[in-house]
Amino acid sequence: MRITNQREIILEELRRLKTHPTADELYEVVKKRLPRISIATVYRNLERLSEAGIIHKLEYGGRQKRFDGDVRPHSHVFCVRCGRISDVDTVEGLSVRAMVLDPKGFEIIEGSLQFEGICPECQKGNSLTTN
Amino acid sequence: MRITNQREIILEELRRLKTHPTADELYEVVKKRLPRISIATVYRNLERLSEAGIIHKLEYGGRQKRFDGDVRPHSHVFCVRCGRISDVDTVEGLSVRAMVLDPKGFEIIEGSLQFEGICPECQKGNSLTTN
DNA sequence: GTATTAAATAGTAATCATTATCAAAAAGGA
DNA sequence: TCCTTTTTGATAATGATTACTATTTAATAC
Ligand SMILES: [Mn+2]
Ligand SMILES: [Mn+2]
Ligand SMILES: [Zn+2]
Ligand SMILES: [Zn+2]
Repeated sequence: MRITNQREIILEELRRLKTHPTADELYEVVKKRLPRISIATVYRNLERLSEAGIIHKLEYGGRQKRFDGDVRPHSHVFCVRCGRISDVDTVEGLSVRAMVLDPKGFEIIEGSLQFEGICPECQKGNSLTTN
Repeated sequence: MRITNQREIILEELRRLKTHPTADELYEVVKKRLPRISIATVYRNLERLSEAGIIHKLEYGGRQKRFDGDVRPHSHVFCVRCGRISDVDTVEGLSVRAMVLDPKGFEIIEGSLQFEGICPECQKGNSLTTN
């Protein structure tokens, strides 16, 4: 995978943000540094980078995908009101894989804890988007 | 919520299927009993029923939503190749909620274990759909 | 049983996030 | 510099879901 200016800045900005942005949220941020970049380039690179395991694609909540520049194993909580995602600190050293009794023939690649809740913003009643 | 014929049969067929069908998969099944039903009715009722907590909406994998007539707490594994979802048996009596150290201000509604893997069909190389 | 009215349906159009396409530009050698 | 491959920007196409609306149905009152 070539190192293009666009790719580098997309990755840099994603890693800087701790918000798990959607493609278009990240596009708005990247556009400040690369005003001529195309939204398609953002989508394309997020896809390429996640295939390569350099970033993570988060597919909770059914509408827009979100992205995470932090690929270390960790858990997320998803806001059912607005779709925001936050990291959640969980007890150390738990093996989710080891909790499986019967994988029903699936070859399990990975396991994680997942949470749903209401984010601080939405608790205040600022449910701007409906996911 | 009124009990209409369509609503009743949609729920009945969803509960019968153990496959966590998509809206259109369920539509094909329901159509055998109600040949004049509209796909919009299936979508509408799946939405209503899941809002009411009578069924569960599963939003893994970023593409089509899947639905589960079994609302008892249990874990799922999602096939990264084809999108199929299966129940997974996990160790009894684990409180996922209790594993949270810092919810980062979120009011947590529920937690679950989630797995990704390759389903038996896709292991045989029959990856019909690409999720 | 018939009338009333609120809710649900069928059929279809609209939405919108994402993916595909393709000519032009850039990267990375030879 | 020249050549080949990859990437980009712009835009069209896709596809799952949601919105719309005239018509029908369910539930209730009479
Ligand atoms: Mn994260
Ligand atoms: Mn299930
Ligand atoms: Zn929120
Ligand atoms: Zn599969």
